[in-house]
Amino acid sequence: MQAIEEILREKRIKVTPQRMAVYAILRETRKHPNVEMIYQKLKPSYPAMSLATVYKTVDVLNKVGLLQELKVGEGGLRYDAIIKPHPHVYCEKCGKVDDVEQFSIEDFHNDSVMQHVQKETGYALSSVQLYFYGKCPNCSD
Amino acid sequence: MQAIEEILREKRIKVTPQRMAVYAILRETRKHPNVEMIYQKLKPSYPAMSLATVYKTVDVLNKVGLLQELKVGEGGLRYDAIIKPHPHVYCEKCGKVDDVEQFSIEDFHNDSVMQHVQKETGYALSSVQLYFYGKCPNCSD
DNA sequence: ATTTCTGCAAATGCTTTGCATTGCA
DNA sequence: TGCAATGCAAAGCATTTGCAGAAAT
Repeated sequence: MQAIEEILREKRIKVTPQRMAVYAILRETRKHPNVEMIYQKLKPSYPAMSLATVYKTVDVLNKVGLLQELKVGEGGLRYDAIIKPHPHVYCEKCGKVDDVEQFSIEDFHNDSVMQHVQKETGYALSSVQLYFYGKCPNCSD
Repeated sequence: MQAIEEILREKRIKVTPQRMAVYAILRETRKHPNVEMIYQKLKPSYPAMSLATVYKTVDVLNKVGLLQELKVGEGGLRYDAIIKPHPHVYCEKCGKVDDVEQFSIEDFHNDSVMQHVQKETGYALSSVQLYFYGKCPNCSD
């Protein structure tokens, strides 16, 4: 796997401590944080970092393909450094977002379903997102 | 099928012209409009209707189960009066949202997948959303 | 007659923007 | 050194809220 620095340099995007820090956080967690959560986690080690920079950074990393945006839950987009397509579950009570690992969305991303949908709709498809909604174990009483 | 009036009355929610109008628009279209689009479509016949009322109305109708919210695209949530679970395609260029009718998300909503995910994650699941992203026929050149 | 809803305007809150300064390359 | 990125504060917008008047039950 290619190092993040190389990927950025290839695209003529500067490697900064802030960008590395945001990416590092997303690599370490499975919590799918939103911008605010990333910002809070960054604060202790980067007291000067601004929220605007986090917004700009996730945007850059997303466009470069180093992470994916999840349109799930309240409180803005959630971010995931695992870019391989996979389903997510959202807890409607506590707001937690978890991965669904067992069955891969590759089952959709593959020929059968994608081509099927592509043929039906006429769309040139590029990606899929599968979201499950419910209550997590802690919130189900 | 139960009339919308009955459903609202059952829940002690008042039947108003505004609510009927918003619901009627969503029944007539397959465009999955957002609040602003609904508002614009309503304006000619209801010049006094306020945007805030549209926001409140879709919220009520959604909670009562008369429509579903789609978290797709820019420009806020999109609304669909067809509440049977089915996948959607989003055009990343023009913002259009279409239904995917051929294969039903029922394929997921059914025992096999839902129970599978439920067992894996421990979540008590209530719904699913499947979104495809790409370019619509008009935007694919 | 009550109670809820509507419409307006103000308030909120998330996200973006502009720009001077800083810091990669 | 030159160009891009950061940080701050201000601006922008979509959404929500509060409340007086209107409408539904």
